[in-house]
Amino acid sequence: MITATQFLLERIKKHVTLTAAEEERLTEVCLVKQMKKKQFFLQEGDVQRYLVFVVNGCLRSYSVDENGFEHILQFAPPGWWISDMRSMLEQTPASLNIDAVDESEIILISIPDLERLYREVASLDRFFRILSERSIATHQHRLIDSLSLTAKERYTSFCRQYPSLITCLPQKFVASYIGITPEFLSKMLKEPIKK
Amino acid sequence: MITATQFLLERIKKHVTLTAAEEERLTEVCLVKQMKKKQFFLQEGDVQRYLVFVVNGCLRSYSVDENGFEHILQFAPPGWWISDMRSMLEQTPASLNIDAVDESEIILISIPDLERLYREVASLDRFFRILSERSIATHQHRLIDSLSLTAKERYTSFCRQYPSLITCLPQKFVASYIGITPEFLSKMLKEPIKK
DNA sequence: CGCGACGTTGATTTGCCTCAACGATTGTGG
DNA sequence: CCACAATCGTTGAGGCAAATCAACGTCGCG
Repeated sequence: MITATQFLLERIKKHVTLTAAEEERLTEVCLVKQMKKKQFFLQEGDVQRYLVFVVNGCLRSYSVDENGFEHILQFAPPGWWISDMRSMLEQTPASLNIDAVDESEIILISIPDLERLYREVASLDRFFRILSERSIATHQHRLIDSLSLTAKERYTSFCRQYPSLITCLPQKFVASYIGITPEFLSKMLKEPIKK
Repeated sequence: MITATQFLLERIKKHVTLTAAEEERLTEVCLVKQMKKKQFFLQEGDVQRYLVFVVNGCLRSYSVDENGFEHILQFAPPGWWISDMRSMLEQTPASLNIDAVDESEIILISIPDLERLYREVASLDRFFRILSERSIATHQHRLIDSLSLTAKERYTSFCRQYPSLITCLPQKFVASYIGITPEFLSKMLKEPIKK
């Protein structure tokens, strides 16, 4: 049984090395928080004042369009980070919402703490560089998918990329993520399997 | 009249500080290259062995689907970086193509040089962290746009974000970037201006 | 000049959406 | 523990945004 913060440290130490003192500094600024299903972490218009790491459960980020429809940008299962990056970097009102898909446990690091940490622990610059670069690679592929694939292909691609998520997400969340209506996804799934 | 490398250094020093020795190290590994219009920097299947910074002109990255249609992921005017991030990070065959939209001047840094630099110049971890985080913010908004906006709205959004590009790009490139056919963009632009 | 790339226009098709109705499941308060 | 409401997935009829396909004019360039 490991603690939330230990889980976070393990994740970081997969990519960079930390001294005991650095681990200590990091641990000090971590806030562990329990989230109930559907509980908001961030609402459109708020400023994102904390960086979020998911320990257990699952969060999602999404925007709501002028007609009230949700469009899911990201799911964050355990080990993932999630944010409205623009709001976090510029400390401006968010255009995204972030809430818990399931009961979840998360770690928060406040932005001022994070900035202090960057000064004290150089490895963190490196860690978040690596993390961000990987995130860009993921975003690039998602964008290419959305430009070049049909709805059915995007569904297949989603299942391939996130096999563990399909089982635990309501179907309408998947529809929202791949950019179609729940009705259309339902119809797609009824169809005979074609090569 | 400043050199290509000076332009790059200026860009970096907007976000981090560099010692004279560090500037020198960086300058040493920079390769300046001229690109003719339509010349490839990277083709699908190749491995991206250099990081690219655009000094003059404009590059683009795009994928080609099974029907031979191009889907443009990014334009890179002066001051921008461009890459197939997955290919660059994992040194695996690229799924994207990168070529010059116009005659261009670019700076290359080989991946082994870059990794050496990260060890020698800690500020570069920080610089590319900041750069990558901003890139994520941009990608997030692009994705939200593609999920929630109509073709017309995506066009408007593109014009707002890249006013300088609309004038110098062929219309079909813009269509490809926003995810519609050239024919449909042409029809959209003929329409009477509506509220 | 003549060829190829680009933008335009029209006719037709289609992938996906909209709206509405309905059953099954969940969860919630009495 | 049941009753009711809310949420979710399903199904069908009809509609629309955008794609497809084809033809044509224009321009820049070798």
